[in-house]
Amino acid sequence: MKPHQTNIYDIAKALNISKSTVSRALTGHAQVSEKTRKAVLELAEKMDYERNMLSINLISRKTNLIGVIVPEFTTSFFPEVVIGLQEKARSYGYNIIISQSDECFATEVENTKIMLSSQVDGVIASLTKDTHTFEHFKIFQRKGIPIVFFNRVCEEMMVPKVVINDYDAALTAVEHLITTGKRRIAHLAGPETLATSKKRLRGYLDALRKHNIDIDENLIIPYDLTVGKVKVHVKRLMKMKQRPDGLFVVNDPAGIEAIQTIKKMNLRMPQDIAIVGFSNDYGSDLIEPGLTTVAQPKKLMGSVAMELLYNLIDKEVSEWKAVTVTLDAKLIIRKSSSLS
Amino acid sequence: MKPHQTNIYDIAKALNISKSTVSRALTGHAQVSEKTRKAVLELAEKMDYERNMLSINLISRKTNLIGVIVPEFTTSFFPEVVIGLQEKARSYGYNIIISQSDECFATEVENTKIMLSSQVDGVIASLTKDTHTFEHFKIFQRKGIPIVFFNRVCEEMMVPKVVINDYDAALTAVEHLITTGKRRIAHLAGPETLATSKKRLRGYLDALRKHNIDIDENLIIPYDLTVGKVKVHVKRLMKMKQRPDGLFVVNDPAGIEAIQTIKKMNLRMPQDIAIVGFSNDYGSDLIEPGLTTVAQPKKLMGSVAMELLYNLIDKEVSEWKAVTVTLDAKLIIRKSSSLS
DNA sequence: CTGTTAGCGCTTTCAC
DNA sequence: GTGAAAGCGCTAACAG
Repeated sequence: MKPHQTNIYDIAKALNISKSTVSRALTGHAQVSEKTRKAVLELAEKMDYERNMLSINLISRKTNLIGVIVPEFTTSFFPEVVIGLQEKARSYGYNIIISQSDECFATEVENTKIMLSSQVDGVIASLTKDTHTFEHFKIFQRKGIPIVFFNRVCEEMMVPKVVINDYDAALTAVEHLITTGKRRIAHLAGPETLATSKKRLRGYLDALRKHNIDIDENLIIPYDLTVGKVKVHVKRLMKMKQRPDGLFVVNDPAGIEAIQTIKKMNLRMPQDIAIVGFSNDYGSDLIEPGLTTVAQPKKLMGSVAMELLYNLIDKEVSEWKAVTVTLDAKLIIRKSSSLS
Repeated sequence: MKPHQTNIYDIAKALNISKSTVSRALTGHAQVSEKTRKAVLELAEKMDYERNMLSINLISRKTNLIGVIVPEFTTSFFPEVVIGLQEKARSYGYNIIISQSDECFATEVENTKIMLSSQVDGVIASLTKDTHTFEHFKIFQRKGIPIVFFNRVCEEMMVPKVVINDYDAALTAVEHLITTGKRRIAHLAGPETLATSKKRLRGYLDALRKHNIDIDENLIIPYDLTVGKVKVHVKRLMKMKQRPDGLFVVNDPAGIEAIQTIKKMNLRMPQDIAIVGFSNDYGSDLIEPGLTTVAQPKKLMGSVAMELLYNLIDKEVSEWKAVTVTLDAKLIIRKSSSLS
């Protein structure tokens, strides 16, 4: 039970002045006598006075709070984006309130409700793999609360987005495998609900087509991002009569798991099978062989998202523009795909 | 610029009733006619009405918000603790607002101010390595806002804390090295500002004493947690005339870096030098050789901290008890210290 | 330079 | 069962 917290009225009483004057002194208003100001400031300090932002926000209809909704916190991707996000937010004078949805749609919906009732001034979000409807996000638009998506974006909403060039990066990654002589290239494909997954799949397909390699549906494995299942998928792949000689995996945690599985099977990388992951997560350069992967500018992604959001706050809804910023990802070649 | 948000008065006007009635209908008060309630609920839905928690919190002097202050987000330790924290908080009906101090004292102080003015109902914190005064935390106590520390705790404050048995774990870790025949064991020691570092150092020293091994001050290297500096420290150690045959490192990121450095020097682990880290971070089992380390129950640490905090909220300050919960850490032996 | 008044959106007596 | 009024802590006209 919080005891009574000092408020401006307490200070006013003690000093025998009105609370307006106290308020003015505290907020640094010009027209306050030096004497009064000093007295107020001193007493405030002594009484541990701290402004109650609830009332101020209530008046100003502004909280300087940005809601951040991420699907998970277990890979290094989202924490790193958050670092960039928070840094930029701080520079704008905004604080962030983070919630992670644990890849669960219902939790995501609940989190948006909380953001809404907390009166956030804006929202930055990345979808869970299960998100299939977007009513809970559209409500922000209707209420004139700006929203920006990053990485896992909502395709059907006209709002600013920050993504990386998943398609190009995937195409480059698979071409890299082809260049090293691989011809039977498998793909662990992410959930179809995620645009990133779909784009990476398209990049994979187009790389094969471009090099006149037949597409074998059996080599495209749907993977729901549950790391534990990678082992089974990889083993099955490697036990095919015509086993693949290359494997493009939708993200790094899975890539790392794949490497471990293949090592246990006593197959050589990249000779027997070459692996390419996606995201350059922490760990991809620790494992042996190092995982060839696609590096994403994570912190930058966060700060760009915050920038886009900032440009919408305080603007009329009619002026909002739905830009999509595409950041460049870069292939990092390591031993899992290349001997040299 | 947020446009007008629907409030209870809008609903009242539209229905030609008073806002008190709307409030009662919305909050599920008993004495409202079924007819009115239904009308209110329906209109609220249609008008995208969302309760403004600012005003409610202002009245109730309660926000259901827990402030979480962590020093960093770059290792996997804190994000994992946060997962446990948030899970438990949610089960209690609390939301969390996270801020990371980036290992910077000034940022930490600033963050506490934000928590204070955001009227959080409680605080869960872990100190930066630079935190040397605690006035910014003591103010919460004075204001009757409960605070719980975890991992990097404030020794001089009488508040609940969640720690792991750093001393025992360190002692066990170093004894493990001794058992495998190592006698010149070096230690990369964390900042003295952190109790965890000090306890791990004491564990290291006592393990040596216990086994009658002379303590060589030259083998105790002060390390400020800047990963980039590990390489230099390790190289210097390994170039001593009498080089160490064991190395106990204060945390895993440094342990991983040490392994990489030693590999580049073409020395064998554990034969030439055995390494033990601390924390079982992501990556410690990916690197080769795997890093022997001390596993901490991270998620549990978060949920216990939240539990302790919850037990203080709504209690009179006089009833607060300053328990310290010590969780058990466990040595995980991998190839960096053991051949078998 | 300072006090008075109204009001942010909501809940909660107290009447009727 | 419903309305009127007060008030949470603060700021911002408007007077004086």
